Amino acid sequence: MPAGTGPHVLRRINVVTVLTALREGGPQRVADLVTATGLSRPAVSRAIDTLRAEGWAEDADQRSGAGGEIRVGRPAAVIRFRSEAGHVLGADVGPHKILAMVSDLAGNVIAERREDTHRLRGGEEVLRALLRITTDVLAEAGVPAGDVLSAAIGSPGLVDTKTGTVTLAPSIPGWASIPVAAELRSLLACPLSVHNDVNLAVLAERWRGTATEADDLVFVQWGARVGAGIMIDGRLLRGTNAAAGEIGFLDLAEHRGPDGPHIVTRDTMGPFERQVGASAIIELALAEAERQGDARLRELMLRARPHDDVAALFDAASAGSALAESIVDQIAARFARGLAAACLLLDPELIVIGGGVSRAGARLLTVVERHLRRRTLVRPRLALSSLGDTAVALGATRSALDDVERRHLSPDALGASR
Amino acid sequence: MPAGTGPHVLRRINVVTVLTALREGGPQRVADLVTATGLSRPAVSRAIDTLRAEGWAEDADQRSGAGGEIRVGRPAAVIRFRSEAGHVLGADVGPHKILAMVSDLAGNVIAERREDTHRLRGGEEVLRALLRITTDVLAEAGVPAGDVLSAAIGSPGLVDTKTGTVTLAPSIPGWASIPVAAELRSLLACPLSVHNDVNLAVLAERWRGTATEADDLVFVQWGARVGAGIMIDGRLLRGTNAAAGEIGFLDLAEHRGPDGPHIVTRDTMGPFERQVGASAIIELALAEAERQGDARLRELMLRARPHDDVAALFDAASAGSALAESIVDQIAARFARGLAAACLLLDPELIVIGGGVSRAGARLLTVVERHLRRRTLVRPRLALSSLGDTAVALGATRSALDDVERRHLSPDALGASR
DNA sequence: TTAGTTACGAACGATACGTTACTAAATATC
DNA sequence: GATATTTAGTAACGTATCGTTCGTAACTAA
Repeated sequence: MPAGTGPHVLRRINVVTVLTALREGGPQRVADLVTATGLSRPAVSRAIDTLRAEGWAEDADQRSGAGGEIRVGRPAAVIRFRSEAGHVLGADVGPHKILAMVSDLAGNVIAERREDTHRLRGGEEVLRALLRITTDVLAEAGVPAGDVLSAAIGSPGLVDTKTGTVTLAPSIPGWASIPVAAELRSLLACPLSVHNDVNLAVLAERWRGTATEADDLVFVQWGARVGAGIMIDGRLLRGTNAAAGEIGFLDLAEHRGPDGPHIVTRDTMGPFERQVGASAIIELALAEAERQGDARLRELMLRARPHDDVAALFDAASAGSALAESIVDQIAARFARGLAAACLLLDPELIVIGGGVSRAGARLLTVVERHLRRRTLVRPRLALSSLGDTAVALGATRSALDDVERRHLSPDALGASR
Repeated sequence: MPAGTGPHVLRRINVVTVLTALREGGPQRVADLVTATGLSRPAVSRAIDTLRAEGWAEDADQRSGAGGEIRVGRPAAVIRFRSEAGHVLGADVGPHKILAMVSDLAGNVIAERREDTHRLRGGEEVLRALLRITTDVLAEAGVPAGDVLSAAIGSPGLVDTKTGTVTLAPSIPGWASIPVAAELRSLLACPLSVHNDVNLAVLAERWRGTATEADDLVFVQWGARVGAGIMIDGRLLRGTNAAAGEIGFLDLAEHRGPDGPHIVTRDTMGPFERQVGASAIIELALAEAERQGDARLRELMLRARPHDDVAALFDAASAGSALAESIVDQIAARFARGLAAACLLLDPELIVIGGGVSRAGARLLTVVERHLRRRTLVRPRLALSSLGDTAVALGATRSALDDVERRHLSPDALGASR
């Protein structure tokens, strides 16, 4: 087996070129692939032979192709990427639910399973639930475990991507330090990676969300806690210690404890989260309602408090409560200060806001934008996440697909056997 | 000329492989290149022939090679990258000086010229000085203008990289909106780009400074104004509007004007700069000296004020003045808050501090680090810039070299003629 | 049934690589 | 001065790839 660079390398390059064109252009004729790749027809033909032999391509049904035009002459065979040649697993282990999905290589979700985690006690139970759901979703999809080419898991907290364990996850008691990757390897023989949930969400936003085409992108998770996923040049920014995007720990207001400034630690919530997180919003609204003697808003907020359900406040603002509106304005102003830091440092094209608070809707966006404008030199677009609570699982799927592309559909891998 | 992928592409790839090995490994024998590239000897020979014909390589003097061992048998011919095959120009148009340098393709600085800009009045004069210095430094290097393959200019302020004009440069009166690139094109027929000075400094730090090997890197310019250059994965983060790293506009203390929060604009200094910039340091020291009745420090600061020369304060602190020391501590605490924002968002491996204030030395670094520690989740290394005021020009050189590598020394370009 | 159109595949020449073997060159050692 | 040693260069051969060209297959329409 020659190690150097010979004609076979050329072959691989061209095979991948054809495969890429096939995957991006959908089912198409040989002639289409010829123009798409710039290769000659025999070269494309040979490449297709290879792809067929390795199971990546096959002839599609004649009529399914992009025909429809003048049907004269010998009908062209339509070649199709066999997206069912392999599958990936993407899962989201969150504070409220576990969501796992199986997708094919084109990213079509074949099956998904979801389970509330409220009554689960301890990380061991969460892990067992994850294993069970994984088995179930694979069965539902009809995919044997051996056909899974890659898997990715999203989890809140800090994640050691190398070992595949969660280092710290305050929102899921007992979840940290469980060897998730190792445990799942008993089910799946494929490569498996664990990632921070917000980082996966930003992948999903760019893949299937509001952010298609944006290369410089910040996704802000705004819920009980606040975190950001950052994408630069279409690549995820993880940071040296996998701790990039920890916007929740920004200290914008010079909080002071009894002895000097507040010390930031991982075990507690950060200063910024305490200012704009869901519970901070409720508490502010409650305090203001009491101060202003607004019994109705006070009642609403008391009812919302157990679940930190901020929707009630935004509904009140929409319904015309001037007090609620002013509270929303205050919150937006605080939030904008944190966003401004990200804008000044990163100058992103787009900021997508997700998480529980973002469900307040476009109204909140407008107010935040107004405050942001006076704090930054540039004006990035703002948008709400459109993916809901599937963002993390979708991002995990995308991450697994990326892994498959690197390992199976790249020049280094393809045709290496022959 | 076939557009597709054929054996000739293979050829180019291998020629570039050999060239890269030659450039990275220094002058070496053919046998060394064979092991370095994994190609066969005939293939390497052919590639060298091509490189020789195109002027990129030649035989070196026998003894200059990495010999020194047993000198038995036919002495090996040593092949050398002809770093003199082309040159690049890097220039820094700063508030105090213009510095231009000519380097060969290996990055060796052949000649440099520097000129104070204090007595220059208006952007037109600065431009004329730049053109003159450019001509001079080329003459001194003995490089005809036609041999310059690429040029890059660094300027403070905001730069439109596409058109090559400076949009805003408060520190050089009249400099903005002068079409620098267009004017220089009358001297140089090569591609020419204009960049923000701090962005170039971060390139230089990674190339020749303290930051070699660090892929995630922040360079903070701490002088009269404050800005940052950000490198992620070894690539410069410019931002969608070329406005990334504007750390000087961070508003950490909730400054309030008469009607609401301060509005950030490009024409003025940013909130963070006003807190920790050189003049803020002097003013703080002066106020404290008066408040505490320290006549000596007051005198020192009054003398330092015209040029915002902060060295005097740090000297006093080193000399044992408790008051000066406490002022340094206050400044470091403020500065650490801004750094913390960058750390939380980016999680860099290393932060390099440059600019006038950084000349205070390692002492300042230690204090900043102490304050930073309690504000971040991770602890990046801190370092002082070792490049002094040549950083921007060196970075411009590096940027021009990158351009040459892309345009002349890549598979797309090399051997395209034959 | 025939003509026209389109797609596919085989044959050919050009070019590249790797392997192998041989020659040429330059120096040290005897 | 002859020999051994080490390296570079070159030529021949086999293999593999590409692009070009041309013949054949398949299908529609008259």
